[in-house]
Parts: sequence; structure tokens; C-alpha cells
Amino acid sequence: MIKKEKIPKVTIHRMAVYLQVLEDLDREGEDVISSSKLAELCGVNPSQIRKDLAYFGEFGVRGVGYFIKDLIGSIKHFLGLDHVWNCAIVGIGNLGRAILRHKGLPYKGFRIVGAFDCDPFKIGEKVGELEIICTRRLKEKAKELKIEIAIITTPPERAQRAANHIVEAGIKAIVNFAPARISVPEDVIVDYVDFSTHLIYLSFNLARTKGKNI
Amino acid sequence: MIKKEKIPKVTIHRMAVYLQVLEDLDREGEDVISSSKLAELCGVNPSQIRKDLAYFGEFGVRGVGYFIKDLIGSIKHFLGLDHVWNCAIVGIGNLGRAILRHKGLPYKGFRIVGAFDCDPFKIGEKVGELEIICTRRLKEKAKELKIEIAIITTPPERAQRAANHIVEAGIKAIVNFAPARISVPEDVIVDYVDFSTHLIYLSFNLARTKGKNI
DNA sequence: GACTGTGAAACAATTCACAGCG
DNA sequence: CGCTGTGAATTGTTTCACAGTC
Repeated sequence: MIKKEKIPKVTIHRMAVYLQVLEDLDREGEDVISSSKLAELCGVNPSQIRKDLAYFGEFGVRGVGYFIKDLIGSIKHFLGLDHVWNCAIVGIGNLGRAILRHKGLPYKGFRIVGAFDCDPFKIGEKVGELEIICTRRLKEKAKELKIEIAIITTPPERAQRAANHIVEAGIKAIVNFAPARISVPEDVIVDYVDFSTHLIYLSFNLARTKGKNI
Repeated sequence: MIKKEKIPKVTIHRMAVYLQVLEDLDREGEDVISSSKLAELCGVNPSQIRKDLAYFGEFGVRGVGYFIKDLIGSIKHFLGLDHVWNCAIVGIGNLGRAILRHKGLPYKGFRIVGAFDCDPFKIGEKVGELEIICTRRLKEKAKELKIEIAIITTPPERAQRAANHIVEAGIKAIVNFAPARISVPEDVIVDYVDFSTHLIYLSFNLARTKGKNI
């Protein structure tokens, strides 16, 4: 089912976009879509979509297009979203709380089952359903709660320490929101999300077009 | 000063990473760094750094490396960060509030000067220094507050409407946190930040390595 | 001697163009 | 006929390797 070829990271990111758009179409009651229509909605080239999907198999019908419900199912399957992933948040500041309160995640297949922080004043406090636990207890709790993904939302200077606890606990996947690089063994996957990086991209473009006096 | 060649988007994103790491080094009192040391800290190849920098000019000293303070200044300059950008947040939910309360942004050159929402129950409420204003007043306020960048943090179904108000107001740059595609005229730059996309990337990799029974 | 800056080589991703199929 | 799936062509990015400079 899953081809051996190496799949580019951008393909996976686009896949997530296709899924989002397909689920919207499904809710609107659409049944079938062609690669060109979907491409338009996603802002990409139609053959890009066909190539991306081809990494995983053949899902379309020639002359017709793709059946939306089926395609959603297939994409979810090969992205590993037909399974609920247990996640922990490490660092309960503003961002950590916003993620904990976010309603959309469980629906997408990610359940937050643990909230960790090293600040003794926060430990024991309740955020929604969860009680904040000391980060030093991450290892013990990771087993109990079957945590598979950790989300770092600490200040940058504490990101590496958080990462160490996460690695210690045997968790193999990290999303790091802290604006700091972290180093981990190479069997641990890290994905960085840095908000200011995106603002900087806009800053660069605005500064450029201003210079060109458009 | 600025070369004409088209600069890849990934280069700009890496640039932001280099800046982050260089500022850390500067705080630690380092003066000079070579491309290979910096590469190691950023997790990239040394010639990548040299190529990236070469898009903008020559900043290094052969046989020595880069003077950290100077390089920080140069990078900030060509990324447009020697200017403070006025930003507006549209959609004051959990994430919007977390960004409003975030202390790091002003230091990085982004000041949030307006908070907008269309919920009449929220209008007038104070979040930190700012009072929530009706999104319909965005156009009028954009001029007054000299807003250059808009940040969408609405629920997905309201993202397009928010984008329309933003475009109406003459703002040319948008960061969209809502998990929905938006369509805008082509002179408006949009950058998408979708948290769940990153979780999905991890999901895919975990599902894969599980399959490989490593 | 050490390290940058950069053409050239290697590699990767995207788009084209069309054969093949419903 | 319309649309997918895909090899081939194109375009873009990364890495190499070394000449040039401090």
C-alpha cells in the first residue's frame, strides 16, 4: 500500500491542506471533484495534486475525478489520522493554554492528555479538564497516559530542558513552538513552528515592494 | 544593495532562524562565528548559509568568519526589521489573546496596535492595553493606526470575511492562523500558519516508522 | 592556514504533455 | 470526451569544490 519512495516534506504539508479543503467540500455536500477544481481551491497546480496523491496510490477515476468521501478516508489513513494521537503540552503559558482550550484538535485526531510545567506555583492548577503536572514527572506520566507527541510551549531558554525531559520519557515526536533550536537524538522528529518567522517573511516582502515603490 | 535575483521563500525562513541563533550568541558574548559553526547550531549545511547570505551581499571576512553584531544588523536591515511594523489582530479568541499577551513580539519589531472582533459581546472589552473594536471599523482604524500587517485568528468559517475587511482596509500582508484557505487580490501577501499541519506531519512520520517496526 | 564567496555539479521538486481509461 | 496517472522536460535548490582573500 505505502510506496517505498521518499516523500517530500512539502507533500505532506500540502496533503494536510487538501484534506482541509476536501472536508469543507464534503460538509457542503459535494460528492466528486477534479484535480483542477481542487487545485484552484488550494492555490496549487493540478498536476501537483495528482503527483502528490500518486505517492500513495491511485485514488481517482479517469474521466470523472475523485470521490470526496473516499479520498478523505484514504488521505486520513496514510497520514496516520485514523488513529487518535495522545499529546502532552510542556510549558503552560499563554500559548499553551490557548492550545489546551482549542476545540478543533480532538476532531482532527489529536487529544491532549497531559499538561506539564516546571513552575511550582502552577502545579496542581486546573486548565479545562487537566491538572498541571511537574515536568519532572513527564517520564512516569508518559507511560501511564501513552503520550506519543509532545508540544513545547515554554520560553526559549527552557526549551532545551523541556526537550531533554521529553526524550528521557521516550517520546519520539516534538512540535516546538519556542523560538529556539533544540537538539535531540536523531530518531526523534522535531517540527518547528515559529510565529515570528512568518511575520518576518511578510516584513521582508513589504520592505521589498516598498523599495520598488509599487 | 539588494540584488535583483529572486530569493526563495525557504531562504527567508532560514534567515529568520539564523537571526535567532545569532542573537543568542550575541547575548552570550560571542563576537565572531564561522559558517560551519553557525550551520551546526541551525542544523543546516555550511554552504547553505553562505549561499543564503550571498543573495543579499558580502558580509563575511575570509579566513575569519562573520562579526556577529554586524551580521545581525545587516540581516535585520534586509529583512525589513529595522522598522517597527504595526499589526492588527482580527478574531479575539484563545489564540488571538495569547498573541496579544505575548511579550516577545515588540522586541522583534512587531507591535500590535489593534484588536478586532465581530462579536458584539466582546466589543469594548479590554485585553491588555487594547480595547476590542468591531471588525467593520477596520478600514477607518487601519488608516488612523497605520496598520501594515493583519493577523487572522478567527474560526475558519469567518476567515474569508475577515480577509475581505482587511483587503478593503488596504492592508497588503496577512498571516492567517485560521485553518481555511482565503482568497485575496494578488498584490496581497498571505502566509498560512496552521498548527494542525505540523501535528499531521508528525502523525505521518510516526505512523510510518511504526509500520517499519523500528 | 582558515574561512568566505561562487561557479559548476548534483539533486529535488514542479510543470508539461500525452497515453490510457471510464 | 474528460480527467487521471505518469514519464520526460523544466525549473529550482542544495551541495561540492576550489579560487580568492584576510
